[in-house]
Amino acid sequence: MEEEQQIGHSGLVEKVANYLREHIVMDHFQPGQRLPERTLAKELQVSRTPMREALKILATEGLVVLLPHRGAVVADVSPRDMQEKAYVLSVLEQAAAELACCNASDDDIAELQAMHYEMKAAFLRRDRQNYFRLNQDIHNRIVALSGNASLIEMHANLSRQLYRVRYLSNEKSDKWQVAMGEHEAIMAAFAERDADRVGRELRHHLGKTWMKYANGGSKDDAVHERNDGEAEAC
Amino acid sequence: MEEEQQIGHSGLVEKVANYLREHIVMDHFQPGQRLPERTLAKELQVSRTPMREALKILATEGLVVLLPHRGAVVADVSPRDMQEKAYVLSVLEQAAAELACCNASDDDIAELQAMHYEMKAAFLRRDRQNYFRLNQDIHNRIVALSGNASLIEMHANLSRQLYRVRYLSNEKSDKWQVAMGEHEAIMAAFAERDADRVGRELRHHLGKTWMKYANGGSKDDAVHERNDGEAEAC
DNA sequence: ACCACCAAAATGGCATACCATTACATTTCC
DNA sequence: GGAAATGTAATGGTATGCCATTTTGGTGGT
Repeated sequence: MEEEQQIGHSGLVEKVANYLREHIVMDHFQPGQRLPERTLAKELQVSRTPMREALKILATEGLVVLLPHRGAVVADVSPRDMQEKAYVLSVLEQAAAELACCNASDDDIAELQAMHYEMKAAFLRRDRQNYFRLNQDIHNRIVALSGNASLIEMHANLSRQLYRVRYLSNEKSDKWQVAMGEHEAIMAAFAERDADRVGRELRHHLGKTWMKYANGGSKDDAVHERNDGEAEAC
Repeated sequence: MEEEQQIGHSGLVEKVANYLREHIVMDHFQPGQRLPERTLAKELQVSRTPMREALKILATEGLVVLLPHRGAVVADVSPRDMQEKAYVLSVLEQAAAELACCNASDDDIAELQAMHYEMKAAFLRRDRQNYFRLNQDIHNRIVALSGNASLIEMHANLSRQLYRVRYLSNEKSDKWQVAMGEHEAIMAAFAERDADRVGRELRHHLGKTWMKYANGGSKDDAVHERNDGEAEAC
Protein backbone atom coordinates (compact mmCIF):
# COMPACT_ATOMS: atom_id res chain seq x y z
CA MET A 1 0.00 0.00 0.00
CA GLU A 2 3.00 2.23 0.12
CA GLU A 3 3.50 2.32 -3.60
CA GLU A 4 0.30 4.08 -4.55
CA GLN A 5 -1.46 5.79 -1.73
CA GLN A 6 0.67 8.76 -2.53
CA ILE A 7 -0.40 9.55 -5.99
CA GLY A 8 -3.38 11.39 -7.33
CA HIS A 9 -3.72 9.06 -10.27
CA SER A 10 -7.22 8.38 -11.35
CA GLY A 11 -9.19 5.29 -10.57
CA LEU A 12 -9.49 5.35 -6.82
CA VAL A 13 -13.22 5.75 -7.06
CA GLU A 14 -13.42 2.78 -9.37
CA LYS A 15 -11.20 0.70 -7.15
CA VAL A 16 -13.33 1.41 -4.12
CA ALA A 17 -16.54 0.91 -6.06
CA ASN A 18 -15.29 -2.36 -7.51
CA TYR A 19 -14.16 -3.54 -4.11
CA LEU A 20 -17.49 -2.84 -2.49
CA ARG A 21 -19.44 -4.09 -5.47
CA GLU A 22 -17.55 -7.35 -5.42
CA HIS A 23 -18.19 -7.92 -1.75
CA ILE A 24 -21.84 -7.00 -2.01
CA VAL A 25 -22.53 -9.08 -5.08
CA MET A 26 -20.65 -12.04 -3.65
CA ASP A 27 -22.80 -11.65 -0.56
CA HIS A 28 -19.91 -11.00 1.81
CA PHE A 29 -21.86 -8.04 3.12
CA GLN A 30 -25.33 -8.88 4.37
CA PRO A 31 -28.23 -6.74 3.22
CA GLY A 32 -28.95 -4.09 5.80
CA GLN A 33 -25.35 -3.89 6.94
CA ARG A 34 -24.14 -0.36 7.45
CA LEU A 35 -21.29 1.05 5.40
CA PRO A 36 -19.93 3.96 7.44
CA GLU A 37 -18.32 6.34 5.04
CA ARG A 38 -15.39 7.52 7.16
CA THR A 39 -14.65 4.21 8.80
CA LEU A 40 -14.59 2.37 5.50
CA ALA A 41 -12.47 5.12 4.03
CA LYS A 42 -9.87 4.63 6.74
CA GLU A 43 -9.90 0.90 6.25
CA LEU A 44 -9.38 1.21 2.53
CA GLN A 45 -6.82 3.96 3.03
CA VAL A 46 -8.69 6.51 1.02
CA SER A 47 -10.34 9.77 1.92
CA ARG A 48 -14.01 10.51 2.12
CA THR A 49 -14.22 11.96 -1.35
CA PRO A 50 -13.71 8.83 -3.44
CA MET A 51 -15.64 6.82 -0.88
CA ARG A 52 -18.61 9.11 -1.15
CA GLU A 53 -18.57 8.95 -4.91
CA ALA A 54 -18.20 5.20 -4.89
CA LEU A 55 -21.17 4.86 -2.58
CA LYS A 56 -23.20 7.13 -4.80
CA ILE A 57 -22.32 5.00 -7.81
CA LEU A 58 -23.33 1.85 -5.99
CA ALA A 59 -26.52 3.60 -4.96
CA THR A 60 -27.42 4.30 -8.57
CA GLU A 61 -26.64 0.68 -9.29
CA GLY A 62 -29.09 -0.31 -6.63
CA LEU A 63 -26.55 -2.14 -4.51
CA VAL A 64 -26.66 0.21 -1.56
CA VAL A 65 -29.25 2.57 -0.19
CA LEU A 66 -28.37 6.00 1.13
CA LEU A 67 -30.53 6.76 4.14
CA PRO A 68 -30.58 10.39 5.19
CA HIS A 69 -28.36 10.93 8.19
CA ARG A 70 -28.04 7.23 8.78
CA GLY A 71 -25.40 6.39 6.25
CA ALA A 72 -25.21 3.84 3.51
CA VAL A 73 -26.50 0.33 3.96
CA VAL A 74 -26.32 -2.67 1.72
CA ALA A 75 -29.56 -2.85 -0.22
CA ASP A 76 -31.59 -5.96 0.20
CA VAL A 77 -32.69 -7.72 -2.94
CA SER A 78 -36.40 -7.31 -2.94
CA PRO A 79 -37.92 -9.88 -5.29
CA ARG A 80 -40.52 -7.30 -6.15
CA ASP A 81 -37.92 -4.77 -7.28
CA MET A 82 -35.97 -7.37 -9.18
CA GLN A 83 -39.07 -8.50 -11.01
CA GLU A 84 -39.95 -4.97 -11.90
CA LYS A 85 -36.49 -4.35 -13.25
CA ALA A 86 -36.53 -7.62 -15.11
CA TYR A 87 -39.83 -6.68 -16.65
CA VAL A 88 -38.47 -3.38 -17.91
CA LEU A 89 -35.42 -5.21 -19.16
CA SER A 90 -37.57 -7.53 -21.18
CA VAL A 91 -39.50 -4.60 -22.61
CA LEU A 92 -36.31 -2.88 -23.62
CA GLU A 93 -34.82 -6.01 -25.12
CA GLN A 94 -37.96 -6.68 -27.06
CA ALA A 95 -37.84 -3.21 -28.55
CA ALA A 96 -34.13 -3.55 -29.19
CA ALA A 97 -34.62 -6.87 -30.92
CA GLU A 98 -37.25 -5.41 -33.20
CA LEU A 99 -34.93 -2.61 -34.17
CA ALA A 100 -31.99 -4.95 -34.48
CA CYS A 101 -33.97 -7.18 -36.76
CA CYS A 102 -34.51 -4.25 -39.10
CA ASN A 103 -31.09 -2.69 -38.82
CA ALA A 104 -28.77 -5.64 -38.75
CA SER A 105 -26.80 -6.56 -41.81
CA ASP A 106 -26.68 -10.14 -42.97
CA ASP A 107 -23.20 -10.36 -41.53
CA ASP A 108 -24.48 -9.19 -38.19
CA ILE A 109 -27.07 -11.92 -38.14
CA ALA A 110 -24.49 -14.45 -39.22
CA GLU A 111 -22.29 -13.41 -36.35
CA LEU A 112 -25.25 -13.74 -34.03
CA GLN A 113 -25.85 -17.23 -35.35
CA ALA A 114 -22.21 -18.06 -34.79
CA MET A 115 -22.40 -16.91 -31.21
CA HIS A 116 -25.54 -18.91 -30.78
CA TYR A 117 -23.85 -22.09 -31.92
CA GLU A 118 -20.90 -21.39 -29.68
CA MET A 119 -23.34 -21.17 -26.84
CA LYS A 120 -25.00 -24.35 -27.93
CA ALA A 121 -21.63 -26.02 -27.87
CA ALA A 122 -21.08 -24.85 -24.33
CA PHE A 123 -24.55 -26.09 -23.49
CA LEU A 124 -23.82 -29.54 -24.85
CA ARG A 125 -20.58 -29.64 -22.89
CA ARG A 126 -22.46 -28.62 -19.74
CA ASP A 127 -20.02 -25.73 -19.57
CA ARG A 128 -21.98 -23.34 -17.39
CA GLN A 129 -19.38 -20.63 -17.24
CA ASN A 130 -19.15 -20.16 -20.96
CA TYR A 131 -22.81 -20.82 -21.51
CA PHE A 132 -23.81 -17.95 -19.27
CA ARG A 133 -21.15 -15.70 -20.67
CA LEU A 134 -22.15 -16.35 -24.26
CA ASN A 135 -25.79 -16.01 -23.36
CA GLN A 136 -25.10 -12.58 -21.97
CA ASP A 137 -22.97 -11.70 -24.97
CA ILE A 138 -25.75 -12.62 -27.35
CA HIS A 139 -28.34 -10.59 -25.54
CA ASN A 140 -26.01 -7.64 -25.38
CA ARG A 141 -25.15 -8.00 -29.02
CA ILE A 142 -28.79 -7.93 -30.00
CA VAL A 143 -29.30 -4.77 -28.02
CA ALA A 144 -26.19 -3.26 -29.56
CA LEU A 145 -27.54 -3.99 -33.01
CA SER A 146 -30.55 -1.84 -32.27
CA GLY A 147 -28.34 1.14 -32.95
CA ASN A 148 -30.19 3.18 -30.36
CA ALA A 149 -27.63 4.61 -27.95
CA SER A 150 -30.12 5.45 -25.21
CA LEU A 151 -31.65 2.04 -25.43
CA ILE A 152 -28.24 0.42 -25.21
CA GLU A 153 -27.26 2.50 -22.23
CA MET A 154 -30.45 1.92 -20.31
CA HIS A 155 -30.28 -1.76 -21.00
CA ALA A 156 -26.73 -1.89 -19.73
CA ASN A 157 -27.78 -0.13 -16.56
CA LEU A 158 -30.61 -2.48 -15.83
CA SER A 159 -28.42 -5.41 -16.66
CA ARG A 160 -25.88 -4.28 -14.10
CA GLN A 161 -28.59 -3.89 -11.51
CA LEU A 162 -29.75 -7.42 -12.15
CA TYR A 163 -26.26 -8.86 -12.11
CA ARG A 164 -26.45 -9.38 -8.38
CA VAL A 165 -29.49 -11.59 -8.69
CA ARG A 166 -28.01 -13.32 -11.66
CA TYR A 167 -24.95 -14.07 -9.58
CA LEU A 168 -26.77 -15.18 -6.46
CA SER A 169 -28.88 -17.69 -8.30
CA ASN A 170 -26.20 -19.01 -10.52
CA GLU A 171 -27.09 -22.61 -10.01
CA LYS A 172 -30.67 -22.62 -11.17
CA SER A 173 -30.14 -24.33 -14.45
CA ASP A 174 -33.10 -26.65 -14.54
CA LYS A 175 -34.55 -25.24 -17.68
CA TRP A 176 -31.42 -25.16 -19.79
CA GLN A 177 -33.09 -27.26 -22.42
CA VAL A 178 -36.07 -24.96 -22.60
CA ALA A 179 -33.95 -21.84 -22.70
CA MET A 180 -31.90 -23.25 -25.53
CA GLY A 181 -35.06 -23.99 -27.43
CA GLU A 182 -36.24 -20.44 -26.96
CA HIS A 183 -32.95 -19.13 -28.21
CA GLU A 184 -33.30 -21.32 -31.28
CA ALA A 185 -36.70 -19.82 -31.91
CA ILE A 186 -35.32 -16.32 -31.57
CA MET A 187 -32.54 -17.02 -34.00
CA ALA A 188 -34.96 -18.57 -36.47
CA ALA A 189 -37.12 -15.46 -36.34
CA PHE A 190 -34.03 -13.37 -36.86
CA ALA A 191 -33.07 -15.37 -39.87
CA GLU A 192 -36.49 -14.67 -41.35
CA ARG A 193 -36.26 -11.01 -40.37
CA ASP A 194 -39.59 -11.21 -38.65
CA ALA A 195 -39.19 -8.34 -36.22
CA ASP A 196 -42.44 -8.86 -34.36
CA ARG A 197 -41.74 -12.51 -33.85
CA VAL A 198 -38.19 -11.83 -32.69
CA GLY A 199 -39.55 -9.36 -30.20
CA ARG A 200 -42.22 -11.70 -28.93
CA GLU A 201 -39.95 -14.70 -28.64
CA LEU A 202 -37.31 -12.70 -26.82
CA ARG A 203 -39.80 -11.19 -24.44
CA HIS A 204 -41.27 -14.58 -23.73
CA HIS A 205 -37.84 -16.03 -23.17
CA LEU A 206 -36.86 -13.29 -20.77
CA GLY A 207 -40.12 -13.58 -18.92
CA LYS A 208 -39.47 -17.21 -18.19
CA THR A 209 -35.79 -16.70 -17.51
CA TRP A 210 -36.32 -14.13 -14.82
CA MET A 211 -39.33 -15.83 -13.38
CA LYS A 212 -36.98 -18.63 -12.51
CA TYR A 213 -34.67 -16.35 -10.56
CA ALA A 214 -37.51 -14.57 -8.86
CA ASN A 215 -39.22 -17.67 -7.61
CA GLY A 216 -36.21 -19.50 -6.32
CA GLY A 217 -34.58 -16.38 -5.03
CA SER A 218 -35.93 -15.49 -1.66
CA LYS A 219 -37.96 -15.96 1.47
CA ASP A 220 -41.17 -14.07 1.03
CA ASP A 221 -42.45 -14.77 -2.40
CA ALA A 222 -45.36 -12.46 -2.63
CA VAL A 223 -44.26 -12.45 -6.20
CA HIS A 224 -47.68 -12.95 -7.64
CA GLU A 225 -48.16 -9.23 -7.93
CA ARG A 226 -49.65 -8.15 -11.18
CA ASN A 227 -46.92 -7.31 -13.58
CA ASP A 228 -45.30 -10.66 -13.57
CA GLY A 229 -44.74 -12.59 -16.70
CA GLU A 230 -46.31 -11.31 -19.87
CA ALA A 231 -48.53 -8.32 -20.22
CA GLU A 232 -50.33 -9.55 -23.32
CA ALA A 233 -52.62 -11.75 -21.28
CA CYS A 234 -54.62 -9.07 -19.55
CA MET B 1 -28.37 36.91 -4.62
CA GLU B 2 -27.64 38.60 -1.34
CA GLU B 3 -30.42 36.89 0.52
CA GLU B 4 -29.05 33.40 0.32
CA GLN B 5 -25.32 33.37 -0.06
CA GLN B 6 -25.24 32.66 3.66
CA ILE B 7 -24.58 29.01 3.30
CA GLY B 8 -24.16 25.95 5.40
CA HIS B 9 -27.68 24.74 4.80
CA SER B 10 -28.16 21.95 2.34
CA GLY B 11 -29.26 22.33 -1.22
CA LEU B 12 -26.41 24.23 -2.80
CA VAL B 13 -25.96 21.49 -5.36
CA GLU B 14 -29.61 21.70 -6.28
CA LYS B 15 -29.51 25.45 -6.50
CA VAL B 16 -26.54 25.38 -8.79
CA ALA B 17 -27.99 22.58 -10.85
CA ASN B 18 -31.31 24.35 -11.14
CA TYR B 19 -29.61 27.58 -12.09
CA LEU B 20 -27.56 25.97 -14.82
CA ARG B 21 -30.45 23.79 -15.97
CA GLU B 22 -32.70 26.80 -16.29
CA HIS B 23 -30.20 28.73 -18.35
CA ILE B 24 -29.42 25.78 -20.57
CA VAL B 25 -33.02 24.81 -21.16
CA MET B 26 -34.02 28.40 -21.81
CA ASP B 27 -31.19 28.55 -24.30
CA HIS B 28 -29.26 31.29 -22.55
CA PHE B 29 -26.18 29.15 -22.90
CA GLN B 30 -25.41 28.10 -26.44
CA PRO B 31 -24.65 24.48 -27.13
CA GLY B 32 -20.91 23.96 -27.17
CA GLN B 33 -20.26 26.75 -24.70
CA ARG B 34 -17.77 25.82 -22.06
CA LEU B 35 -18.71 25.75 -18.40
CA PRO B 36 -15.44 26.15 -16.51
CA GLU B 37 -15.90 24.54 -13.16
CA ARG B 38 -13.81 26.90 -11.04
CA THR B 39 -14.77 30.09 -12.82
CA LEU B 40 -18.46 29.35 -12.61
CA ALA B 41 -18.03 28.38 -9.00
CA LYS B 42 -16.55 31.78 -8.23
CA GLU B 43 -19.32 33.54 -10.09
CA LEU B 44 -22.00 31.67 -8.21
CA GLN B 45 -20.13 32.06 -4.94
CA VAL B 46 -19.77 28.37 -4.34
CA SER B 47 -16.83 26.04 -4.18
CA ARG B 48 -15.88 23.36 -6.63
CA THR B 49 -17.58 20.59 -4.74
CA PRO B 50 -21.22 21.49 -5.34
CA MET B 51 -20.35 22.76 -8.79
CA ARG B 52 -18.78 19.45 -9.70
CA GLU B 53 -21.77 17.51 -8.46
CA ALA B 54 -24.19 19.82 -10.22
CA LEU B 55 -22.33 19.37 -13.47
CA LYS B 56 -22.35 15.64 -13.02
CA ILE B 57 -26.10 15.71 -12.47
CA LEU B 58 -26.63 17.78 -15.56
CA ALA B 59 -24.38 15.37 -17.41
CA THR B 60 -26.59 12.44 -16.47
CA GLU B 61 -29.54 14.52 -17.58
CA GLY B 62 -27.89 14.99 -20.92
CA LEU B 63 -27.74 18.75 -20.68
CA VAL B 64 -23.97 19.01 -20.52
CA VAL B 65 -21.15 16.83 -21.74
CA LEU B 66 -18.04 16.20 -19.67
CA LEU B 67 -15.06 16.06 -21.96
CA PRO B 68 -11.94 14.57 -20.40
CA HIS B 69 -9.54 17.33 -19.46
CA ARG B 70 -11.49 19.86 -21.42
CA GLY B 71 -14.20 20.65 -18.97
CA ALA B 72 -17.94 20.69 -19.24
CA VAL B 73 -19.71 22.07 -22.26
CA VAL B 74 -23.37 22.62 -22.96
CA ALA B 75 -24.59 19.60 -24.88
CA ASP B 76 -26.04 20.30 -28.24
CA VAL B 77 -29.43 18.85 -28.95
CA SER B 78 -28.68 16.27 -31.56
CA PRO B 79 -31.91 15.38 -33.32
CA ARG B 80 -30.60 11.86 -33.55
CA ASP B 81 -30.17 11.55 -29.80
CA MET B 82 -33.50 13.12 -29.09
CA GLN B 83 -35.24 10.77 -31.46
CA GLU B 84 -33.56 7.81 -29.89
CA LYS B 85 -34.63 8.92 -26.44
CA ALA B 86 -38.12 9.65 -27.67
CA TYR B 87 -38.27 6.19 -29.14
CA VAL B 88 -37.31 4.57 -25.87
CA LEU B 89 -39.80 6.80 -24.13
CA SER B 90 -42.54 5.56 -26.38
CA VAL B 91 -41.53 1.97 -25.76
CA LEU B 92 -41.62 2.51 -22.02
CA GLU B 93 -44.92 4.31 -22.11
CA GLN B 94 -46.43 1.60 -24.23
CA ALA B 95 -45.38 -1.02 -21.73
CA ALA B 96 -46.56 1.16 -18.87
CA ALA B 97 -49.91 1.69 -20.51
CA GLU B 98 -50.40 -2.04 -20.94
CA LEU B 99 -49.66 -2.61 -17.29
CA ALA B 100 -51.75 0.35 -16.25
CA CYS B 101 -54.65 -0.98 -18.24
CA CYS B 102 -54.50 -4.20 -16.23
CA ASN B 103 -53.74 -2.70 -12.86
CA ALA B 104 -55.86 0.40 -12.76
CA SER B 105 -59.03 0.46 -10.74
CA ASP B 106 -62.19 1.82 -12.25
CA ASP B 107 -61.67 4.94 -10.20
CA ASP B 108 -58.21 5.34 -11.64
CA ILE B 109 -59.58 5.20 -15.14
CA ALA B 110 -62.35 7.60 -14.22
CA GLU B 111 -59.78 10.04 -12.91
CA LEU B 112 -57.85 9.64 -16.14
CA GLN B 113 -60.97 10.39 -18.09
CA ALA B 114 -61.56 13.46 -15.97
CA MET B 115 -58.05 14.72 -16.66
CA HIS B 116 -58.62 14.02 -20.31
CA TYR B 117 -61.73 16.18 -20.41
CA GLU B 118 -59.96 18.91 -18.51
CA MET B 119 -57.34 18.83 -21.20
CA LYS B 120 -59.98 18.87 -23.87
CA ALA B 121 -61.42 21.95 -22.24
CA ALA B 122 -58.04 23.62 -22.34
CA PHE B 123 -57.78 22.58 -25.95
CA LEU B 124 -61.09 24.15 -26.87
CA ARG B 125 -60.06 27.31 -25.08
CA ARG B 126 -56.80 27.33 -27.01
CA ASP B 127 -55.11 27.42 -23.62
CA ARG B 128 -51.69 26.11 -24.52
CA GLN B 129 -50.19 26.37 -21.08
CA ASN B 130 -52.75 24.19 -19.40
CA TYR B 131 -53.12 21.93 -22.37
CA PHE B 132 -49.48 20.97 -22.31
CA ARG B 133 -49.42 20.67 -18.56
CA LEU B 134 -52.44 18.41 -18.48
CA ASN B 135 -51.09 16.43 -21.37
CA GLN B 136 -47.94 15.77 -19.41
CA ASP B 137 -49.93 14.99 -16.30
CA ILE B 138 -51.98 12.42 -18.13
CA HIS B 139 -48.98 10.67 -19.58
CA ASN B 140 -47.27 10.65 -16.22
CA ARG B 141 -50.38 9.38 -14.56
CA ILE B 142 -50.63 6.49 -16.97
CA VAL B 143 -47.05 5.55 -16.26
CA ALA B 144 -47.64 5.85 -12.54
CA LEU B 145 -50.58 3.47 -12.81
CA SER B 146 -48.26 0.82 -14.15
CA GLY B 147 -47.18 0.25 -10.59
CA ASN B 148 -43.67 -0.58 -11.73
CA ALA B 149 -41.23 1.61 -9.82
CA SER B 150 -38.31 1.07 -12.17
CA LEU B 151 -40.45 1.83 -15.14
CA ILE B 152 -41.73 4.99 -13.53
CA GLU B 153 -38.26 6.13 -12.62
CA MET B 154 -36.74 5.49 -16.03
CA HIS B 155 -39.66 7.21 -17.69
CA ALA B 156 -39.20 10.23 -15.49
CA ASN B 157 -35.54 10.33 -16.38
CA LEU B 158 -36.12 10.23 -20.08
CA SER B 159 -38.89 12.75 -19.75
CA ARG B 160 -36.52 15.15 -18.05
CA GLN B 161 -33.96 14.65 -20.78
CA LEU B 162 -36.56 15.47 -23.39
CA TYR B 163 -37.87 18.47 -21.52
CA ARG B 164 -35.34 20.68 -23.21
CA VAL B 165 -36.61 19.80 -26.66
CA ARG B 166 -40.15 20.05 -25.46
CA TYR B 167 -39.41 23.53 -24.23
CA LEU B 168 -37.51 24.71 -27.28
CA SER B 169 -40.26 23.70 -29.64
CA ASN B 170 -43.16 24.88 -27.58
CA GLU B 171 -44.98 26.54 -30.41
CA LYS B 172 -45.42 23.66 -32.78
CA SER B 173 -49.09 23.15 -32.26
CA ASP B 174 -50.23 22.45 -35.80
CA LYS B 175 -51.54 19.02 -35.05
CA TRP B 176 -53.47 19.78 -31.92
CA GLN B 177 -56.60 18.39 -33.46
CA VAL B 178 -54.90 15.17 -34.41
CA ALA B 179 -53.26 14.76 -31.03
CA MET B 180 -56.57 15.24 -29.31
CA GLY B 181 -58.10 12.58 -31.49
CA GLU B 182 -55.31 10.19 -30.59
CA HIS B 183 -55.87 10.88 -26.94
CA GLU B 184 -59.55 10.13 -27.39
CA ALA B 185 -58.63 6.80 -28.94
CA ILE B 186 -56.32 5.99 -26.06
CA MET B 187 -58.98 6.77 -23.52
CA ALA B 188 -61.52 4.70 -25.39
CA ALA B 189 -59.19 1.72 -25.37
CA PHE B 190 -58.63 2.27 -21.67
CA ALA B 191 -62.32 2.27 -21.04
CA GLU B 192 -62.58 -1.08 -22.78
CA ARG B 193 -59.56 -2.37 -20.89
CA ASP B 194 -57.94 -3.41 -24.12
CA ALA B 195 -54.30 -3.37 -23.06
CA ASP B 196 -52.83 -4.11 -26.44
CA ARG B 197 -54.84 -1.41 -28.10
CA VAL B 198 -53.96 1.12 -25.40
CA GLY B 199 -50.33 0.29 -25.92
CA ARG B 200 -50.50 0.57 -29.67
CA GLU B 201 -52.48 3.80 -29.68
CA LEU B 202 -50.16 5.40 -27.17
CA ARG B 203 -47.06 4.32 -29.03
CA HIS B 204 -48.50 5.63 -32.26
CA HIS B 205 -49.44 8.89 -30.62
CA LEU B 206 -45.98 9.36 -29.17
CA GLY B 207 -44.33 8.47 -32.42
CA LYS B 208 -46.17 11.26 -34.20
CA THR B 209 -45.80 13.69 -31.35
CA TRP B 210 -42.04 13.45 -31.20
CA MET B 211 -41.66 13.27 -34.93
CA LYS B 212 -43.04 16.78 -34.96
CA TYR B 213 -40.39 18.03 -32.58
CA ALA B 214 -37.62 16.23 -34.33
CA ASN B 215 -38.38 17.54 -37.77
CA GLY B 216 -38.90 21.16 -36.89
CA GLY B 217 -36.07 21.17 -34.43
CA SER B 218 -32.74 21.72 -36.07
CA LYS B 219 -30.34 22.40 -38.87
CA ASP B 220 -29.03 19.13 -40.17
CA ASP B 221 -31.94 16.81 -40.42
CA ALA B 222 -30.28 13.56 -41.23
CA VAL B 223 -33.18 12.30 -39.22
CA HIS B 224 -34.13 9.62 -41.67
CA GLU B 225 -32.03 7.10 -39.83
CA ARG B 226 -33.70 3.81 -39.27
CA ASN B 227 -35.34 3.75 -35.94
CA ASP B 228 -37.66 6.63 -36.47
CA GLY B 229 -41.35 6.31 -36.14
CA GLU B 230 -42.77 2.89 -35.61
CA ALA B 231 -40.91 -0.35 -35.53
CA GLU B 232 -43.82 -2.49 -36.59
CA ALA B 233 -43.33 -1.55 -40.20
CA CYS B 234 -40.05 -3.31 -40.76
C1' DA C 1 -41.69 3.82 35.09
C1' DC C 2 -42.33 7.69 31.73
C1' DC C 3 -41.35 11.75 29.48
C1' DA C 4 -38.64 15.79 28.51
C1' DC C 5 -34.18 17.41 27.93
C1' DC C 6 -29.34 17.49 26.91
C1' DA C 7 -24.74 16.01 25.44
C1' DA C 8 -21.79 13.13 22.53
C1' DA C 9 -21.26 10.98 18.20
C1' DA C 10 -22.33 10.21 13.55
C1' DT C 11 -23.57 12.11 9.24
C1' DG C 12 -24.04 15.44 5.33
C1' DG C 13 -22.37 19.09 2.96
C1' DC C 14 -19.23 22.69 1.75
C1' DA C 15 -14.70 24.99 1.33
C1' DT C 16 -10.09 24.66 0.32
C1' DA C 17 -5.38 23.03 -0.71
C1' DC C 18 -2.42 20.09 -3.22
C1' DC C 19 -0.58 17.49 -7.00
C1' DA C 20 -0.57 14.78 -11.27
C1' DT C 21 -2.13 14.85 -15.95
C1' DT C 22 -3.48 16.88 -20.01
C1' DA C 23 -4.47 20.60 -23.36
C1' DC C 24 -2.86 24.59 -25.46
C1' DA C 25 0.33 28.05 -26.85
C1' DT C 26 4.85 29.52 -27.33
C1' DT C 27 9.43 28.90 -28.37
C1' DT C 28 13.33 26.57 -30.32
C1' DC C 29 15.78 23.93 -33.43
C1' DC C 30 16.51 21.97 -37.89
C1' DG D 1 8.69 27.49 -42.52
C1' DG D 2 7.57 23.29 -40.15
C1' DA D 3 8.20 19.99 -36.54
C1' DA D 4 9.61 19.04 -32.03
C1' DA D 5 10.37 20.57 -27.43
C1' DT D 6 9.00 23.26 -23.59
C1' DG D 7 6.36 26.05 -20.51
C1' DT D 8 1.93 27.44 -18.71
C1' DA D 9 -2.77 27.23 -17.62
C1' DA D 10 -6.68 24.43 -16.99
C1' DT D 11 -8.62 20.23 -15.42
C1' DG D 12 -9.35 15.93 -12.63
C1' DG D 13 -8.92 13.81 -8.58
C1' DT D 14 -7.94 13.40 -3.86
C1' DA D 15 -7.14 14.74 1.05
C1' DT D 16 -8.64 17.28 4.82
C1' DG D 17 -10.95 20.58 7.98
C1' DC D 18 -15.02 22.78 9.46
C1' DC D 19 -19.73 23.36 10.72
C1' DA D 20 -24.76 22.46 10.70
C1' DT D 21 -28.14 18.90 11.29
C1' DT D 22 -29.60 14.75 12.99
C1' DT D 23 -29.36 10.61 15.52
C1' DT D 24 -28.64 8.41 19.77
C1' DG D 25 -27.82 7.30 24.35
C1' DG D 26 -27.90 8.98 28.79
C1' DT D 27 -29.70 12.07 32.59
C1' DG D 28 -32.74 14.26 35.55
C1' DG D 29 -37.28 15.67 36.81
C1' DT D 30 -42.12 14.32 37.76
